[in-house]
Amino acid sequence: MREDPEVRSAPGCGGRPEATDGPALIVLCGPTAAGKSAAAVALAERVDGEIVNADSMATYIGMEIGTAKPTPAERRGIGHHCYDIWTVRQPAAVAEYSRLVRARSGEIQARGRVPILVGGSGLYVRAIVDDIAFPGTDPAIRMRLERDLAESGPESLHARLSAADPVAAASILPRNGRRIVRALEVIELSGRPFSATMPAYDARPDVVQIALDRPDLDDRVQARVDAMWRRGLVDEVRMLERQGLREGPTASRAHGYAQVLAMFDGEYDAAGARAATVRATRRFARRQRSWFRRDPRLHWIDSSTDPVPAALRLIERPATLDP
RNA sequence: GGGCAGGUAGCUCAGCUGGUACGAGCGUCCGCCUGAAAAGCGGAAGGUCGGCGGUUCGACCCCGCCCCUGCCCA
Repeated sequence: MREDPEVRSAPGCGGRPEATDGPALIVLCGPTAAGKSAAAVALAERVDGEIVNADSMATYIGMEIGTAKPTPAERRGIGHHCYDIWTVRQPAAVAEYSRLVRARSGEIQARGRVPILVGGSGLYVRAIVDDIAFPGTDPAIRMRLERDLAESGPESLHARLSAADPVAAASILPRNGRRIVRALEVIELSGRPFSATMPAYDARPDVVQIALDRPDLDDRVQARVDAMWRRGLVDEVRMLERQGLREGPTASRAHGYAQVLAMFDGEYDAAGARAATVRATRRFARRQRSWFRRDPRLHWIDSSTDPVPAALRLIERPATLDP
């Protein structure tokens, strides 16, 4: 579990003596449509920060409208990093993401600025804030296991897992094919049990983690999806389809994109696709909440009103006296 | 005014030729989560089966009246 301190220090404490006593990393997370991106830019302007993406889908080149990726105008000249790192055909990979973000955060810190990690992908945030060593992956093994899964079903693979690694099998439900495959892959790859579990929520004095949420989120989701359609989401999907969106295992499942593709296939009419997108997004927001709620280190701010003042108070808290 | 179809979970609908609603999908709520995480998975709550009366040991399912919705005829 212990990692080499070098790794740990990457996002946390790069080259910032305590002359300024601000945090080495600020996290801005929370459910979708809570207003993270705008707040992040405003915050960056106040604390001399640069923004680092923690949204798994905004990592895709060309997925602009449907991911609500900040436009050049919205970025207001603030540095935005790690946004367009994969093509839609490529699967996303937390481990690679983590390496990239850690490197980029270090650079930002070396420039004397604060990286502000912004996004709603819980695992991605944790991959940066905490030490998580992701075991490797192997496309060939993965493909074979996927085939086995398709042919014999999750229960059968789960039985195999029980034999190879009873502990892992006990913590993975028999019908969760995805996780069973991954466990078997890691075991085969490493020759050791897949004992991976999420790390504890260890204190990070050098990191301030803020979560934004607001009570009218469902309405905002509806409004946001409507706006996306008005701005041309359908055309964006059509264009990405030509670039191989359908072959991308990750990107093709993004909210909005998946539903528009289904519409192209005749499964929905326009209204149906839009309604389905709203449903999927709301459901997602709830899963995000339940993920982030567990982390006791987060400071929650209601973003129905400007969250920046409260955020600044949290960030400047160590400097008790001077305004 | 007459005829037909229908009124069952928040929504859309199954179901029972009378014996405790197996209900399903969607929605809602709660939870899990180590290389696809906007993914993947688990659990829960919700119904006086339109109303009233009748037949019956017993009715959501039979009979009568009424109300509501849609369609058709006038």
